Order: sequence, then structure tokens, then C-alpha cells
Amino acid sequence: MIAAGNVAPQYNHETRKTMSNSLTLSAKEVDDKIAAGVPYVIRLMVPSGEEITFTDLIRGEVTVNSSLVDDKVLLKSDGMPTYHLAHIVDDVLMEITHAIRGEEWLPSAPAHILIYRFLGWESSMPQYAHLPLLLKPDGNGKLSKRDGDRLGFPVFPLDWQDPVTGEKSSGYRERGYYPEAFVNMLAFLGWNPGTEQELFTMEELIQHFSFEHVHKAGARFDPEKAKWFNEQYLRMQTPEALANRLRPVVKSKYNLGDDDIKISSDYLVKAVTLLKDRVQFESELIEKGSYLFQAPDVYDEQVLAKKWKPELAGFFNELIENLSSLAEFSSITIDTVIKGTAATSGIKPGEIMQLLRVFVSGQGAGVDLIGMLELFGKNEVVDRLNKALKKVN
RNA sequence: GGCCCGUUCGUCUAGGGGUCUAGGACAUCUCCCUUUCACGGAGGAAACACGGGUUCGAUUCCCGUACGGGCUACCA
Repeated sequence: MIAAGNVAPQYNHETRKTMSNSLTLSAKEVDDKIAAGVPYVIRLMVPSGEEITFTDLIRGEVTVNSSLVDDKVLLKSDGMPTYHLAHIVDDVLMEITHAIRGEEWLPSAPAHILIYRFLGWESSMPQYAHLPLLLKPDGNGKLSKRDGDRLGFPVFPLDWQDPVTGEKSSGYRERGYYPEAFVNMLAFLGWNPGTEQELFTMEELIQHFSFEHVHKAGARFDPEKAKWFNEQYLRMQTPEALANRLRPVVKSKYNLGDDDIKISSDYLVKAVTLLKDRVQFESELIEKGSYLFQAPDVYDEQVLAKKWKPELAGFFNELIENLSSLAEFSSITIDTVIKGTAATSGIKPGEIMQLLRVFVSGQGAGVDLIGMLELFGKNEVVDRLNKALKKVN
């Protein structure tokens, strides 16, 4: 089993007879070489023409003829074991019951079975399960870390920098995926519960998982579905929890004081409630809802070009006045005032609703308008309206 | 190239001889809701790779072909 090996293509039961190794050299020659410090490796001597059968929990019985298995290196010339030897020793010492790994290990599994056998450890051999691989969303081949940054989704759980190449890869956590969503999404790539339930907690996953329901073919990764899982978990968060996590972000982004109303629980919870069902990530709360925390400086040009007419100034001034005189500033009273003012001015609500939204938020589309006005409160709304009117006139 | 594993809507998949007119989800399309955009609701389009068997009957079992994936390192 000892070979003075360099690069050796196809080192197996056939070719080893033609190589310089402990099988072809005399015992003395071998001893001399070792004594002389000639580097060597120790290989597994695979028998020829033997059927090796093992049970894979996912694929059932797999049979391979040993002649097809090559003489794997077990101990490298530096004395370190290869994975082939190491994982077996580890697993036996740790009393591992199930060896679950990717399908790329399937071809070397027969060699592993042989090692257990030769070591007399067959009775402590774990059960093997070879999981299907994750494939690229586009093109061919298995998913690799490069695909992630190329296509804009993470591949690793956490941000990671290759210590050798210095190459950086973004992680799920840093991209804002909930750990629960990540686990749930991953579990469904290749496995399914056999029911129509898709959202599983870790406890449910542990309870329901079974190898029989693992699909055999590789699964093409779908970034859209991954986002969908996160969206589902975001929906499950309470507005209070989201508000608490949003507070420091809003505070520092807009440089707010500790007692600023915009980071009060009341304001934040209402803002989050308005935003919650429109986003997939917590980071979008502030990206898509920035106008809830800061009055706009720019106003949607397209909407303005299409809807704004100088004649409307009178109406908006009147609206500001009517809103100002409101004793109770609630969605019901706000709604009534807007419709009422429009009616007395002979203006259809359709003409001014979107303008109102743009004046107050800068954007042509967004969260519920009336709810947003109520959230702002009377003074803020009046201020924003005056500011906007000054700008468009 | 050789060997191993696989193949149901665009994608993830259910289904394991008749109940399949093949189910769900993501994505997509239409409509409703909403004086916005989303969300939500309703509906639509969309698949058993192909060829041989076996069988009264194959998406389901067997074989072949095609295609896909993996392995083929003193890496895991």
C-alpha cells in the first residue's frame, strides 16, 4: 500500500501493478526508501471484481463493482489523513448514526464502505444519505459562491471572505434574511413534507423531516422563492418588535433626538403597520418608507406634470385651512374634510388625491394616504403641504 | 472519455399501476378590492423527456435512448 507517488492518473487495482510501490518493490527496497526519507503515501488497496452494496437512505440500494473504485490515498505524504480516512475515524469515535452529505460524495461512498470493512468497523458504520445538490438558477452546474454575487443573492449563511484569495461573498444574515426563513427555505430545496404546508418552524421541521420525502434530483435554486419565505416571516413579526428594531436605524439616519416623536413607540408602530405588508425585508421598511420620517424635498415630476394646475392652488390653500381647524385629526375627520373641500370647490377627488400624496410624501405611490396623514398629525401635514405648494407655484 | 446518480408546469415539488380532467407553492397573465402602489381575494395559461416492453390498464414497474447533474486530486 505504500507508493512513492507523484501525479498518478487512474491509480487502481489494474494500474498499481505497473507503478513503483510497495507491491512492485521488494520489501528491502521499500525499507531502504523509507529509511532514505523518500516521501510516500498510504493508499487503500481496493479488491478487484467485488460487488460493493450499501444502502443509501434516499436512493435505496446502491451497488458498485470494486474494480471501478480507485486506490484512494488515506494518509498523505505529510502524514495527514485525507477526508476519506478522517471522516470515518471521526464518525466512529463520535458514534455518528447518520452521515448526511451532498451527492458529490456518492462516487466515493463504496471506498468508504471498504475502509469500514477493512478496519473491522462495519457494525459501527453510520447510515448514509446523499442529498441532492443545489443547482444554479440559470445555466448549468451546481450552485457556487460566485453565482450569488453575480445574480444578486447570497449563497453563504453569513458574509464570508476567503482567507486565501480575499474574495468576499455576501451572506443571508447580512442581506436581512431571518434565520428561520433561511432554514425553512433551505429545508424545502429537495425535501417536502408531503402536505401543502410550506411554513415550518425548526421544531416542526425536526418533527416532520424524513428521508423518504427527500427528492433525488438536484434542485435549481430560486432566489425569488427565497425572498418569498422571508416575506412570510416578516409578516409574522409583531409591529412592536419591528418598531423596536427600526428605532435605532431611524434615529441615526435622520439624526433624531431621544424624545423625537418619530421614534416614539406609538409613531413607529403605526408607521410599521402601514409599511409591513408591502416589504420583504426589514431594511425596506426604511428604504420604502423614508417619507414617513422626513418631509420630501423633491416631488414626483411625472405626477406633477400630469395633474398639477395652478388653478388648484386655491383648493389646496382652502384644504390647509380646513385641516388646520380640525379639532380631532383622525382618518375619518381627515377624509371628510378632503372630500368636503373638494365638493365645495367643485373638484373631483380623482383630480387631487394623488397630488396630495405627492405633496406630502414626494412620491406618486406608497402607503395608505389617509393613514399616513393621520400618522403625521395636523402640524406636520400642514407644514408639508405649505412647503410643497411653495415649491410648485 | 469512463463510472455513478437522476428526469412531473419556467422554477421548487405532490403523486409510487386504475380515483390524473395530474394537486400545491414561487413567478407570470386577467379580473376584483384600493381615487395610488402594494397586500389580499377570484380566475387563467402552464408539466408526466422519448422509444420499446410488462399489464386488461402505465405519470407510476422494467429496458434502451436522449438530456441533466456528480465523480474521475496527497480537496473536501
